[in-house]
Amino acid sequence: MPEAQSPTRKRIVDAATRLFYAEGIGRVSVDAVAEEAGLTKRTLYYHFKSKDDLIAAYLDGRDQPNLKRMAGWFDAAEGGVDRKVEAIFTNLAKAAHHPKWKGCGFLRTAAELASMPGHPAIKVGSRHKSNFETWLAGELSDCGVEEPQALAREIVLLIDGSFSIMLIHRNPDYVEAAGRAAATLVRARIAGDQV
Amino acid sequence: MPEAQSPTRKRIVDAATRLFYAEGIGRVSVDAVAEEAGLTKRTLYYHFKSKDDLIAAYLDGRDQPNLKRMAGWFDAAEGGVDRKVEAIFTNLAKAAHHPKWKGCGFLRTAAELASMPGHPAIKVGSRHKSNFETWLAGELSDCGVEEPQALAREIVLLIDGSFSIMLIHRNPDYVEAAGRAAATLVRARIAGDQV
DNA sequence: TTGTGTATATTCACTAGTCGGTATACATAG
DNA sequence: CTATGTATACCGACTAGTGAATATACACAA
Repeated sequence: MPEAQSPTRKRIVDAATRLFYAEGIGRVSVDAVAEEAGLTKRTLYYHFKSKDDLIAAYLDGRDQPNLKRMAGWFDAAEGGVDRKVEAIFTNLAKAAHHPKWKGCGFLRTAAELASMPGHPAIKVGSRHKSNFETWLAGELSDCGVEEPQALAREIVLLIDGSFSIMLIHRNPDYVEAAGRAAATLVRARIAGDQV
Repeated sequence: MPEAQSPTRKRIVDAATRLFYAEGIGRVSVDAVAEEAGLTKRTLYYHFKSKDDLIAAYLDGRDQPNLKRMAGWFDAAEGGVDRKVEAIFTNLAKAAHHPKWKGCGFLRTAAELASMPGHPAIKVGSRHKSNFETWLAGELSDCGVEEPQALAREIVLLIDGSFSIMLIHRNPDYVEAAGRAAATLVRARIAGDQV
């Protein structure tokens, strides 16, 4: 029974994170993860009962960092709530320029596992996306926006649309366009227009 | 040199389409495609020079059918252009209920190939998504919408966001929400509001 | 202090099977 | 007799996962 907080386990998850995000879960072997972590495959299987479990652990480790990153962008932005929402997209577009950027690990993993809807990693991804949506709705509510839940959901759709389209076109203009659309939707809820 | 219109080739692409869409390109072997097509792997490699080529052919074969399907939904919808746009989403939500529905093959393939941005299949996907965006912009323009290109792009983002989120949450409510957001964006361009 | 038992943690070597791709041969049709 | 298409059989590399042995650390008894 391995410890849940073992430093070895952390090394394995870190190695898996680097490789799975860079190459995709299907293109990375358990052998490759073990080598990247600097230990043998047998040790890896001592800490994780299967590759599927390792994949879930990889995503679980990305939940809070990703959330904090988005929240940081939102908090740091100047101006009204529409500008704060737009800031998420402009920062996303900036991040997408990095050569190591490969989209959203949660969405890519869900795409790879589309034929296994009950996979533990997809449940982790679902929880992460819900966490983000809930956090955003809370922020929007604090800013006095009407129907914050509905608006948060629409913004989430634009963010995840940006992630997906970027993998096809590799053109950050789409992320900027999504940011403008999001700002439009925010203003529609501030003005109290027709929904 | 195999013929481009060979019925054998078509049988192979049809088999690949069924398997690649159902399981994902990485989880389907060339052997499996050959068996599904009812011929040997050697014959498959007579018609396609590599698995990568076969993947590109699979997506290429989906370009026009997918386009026509979306256009059919748009054309058949009653009401103003906002209702026609929303109809794409409501039909999408309906389609997503089918047990064989596994999201957008183009996006899922791009996600699987995120580490190979120049892959021929991604180019095919990029062209398909551009074709759709161009068609939609034309329809919006015909309906007298302002800035049809910008609006088409925003709607594309919501559609692809719906595809992606559905693979995580398996909840069609997100598609309906995207449809309402799209209709809001359309009306903002009809009224001539702030962009 | 020394010896022994036990749980945790790690390694080497291996299995049984799959992967994309190919060498060779054999049809059949122009 | 050449071009097109198909089949059998095979290749070396890689796949997820495992069996058996062992290293390490700490508890407790003599």
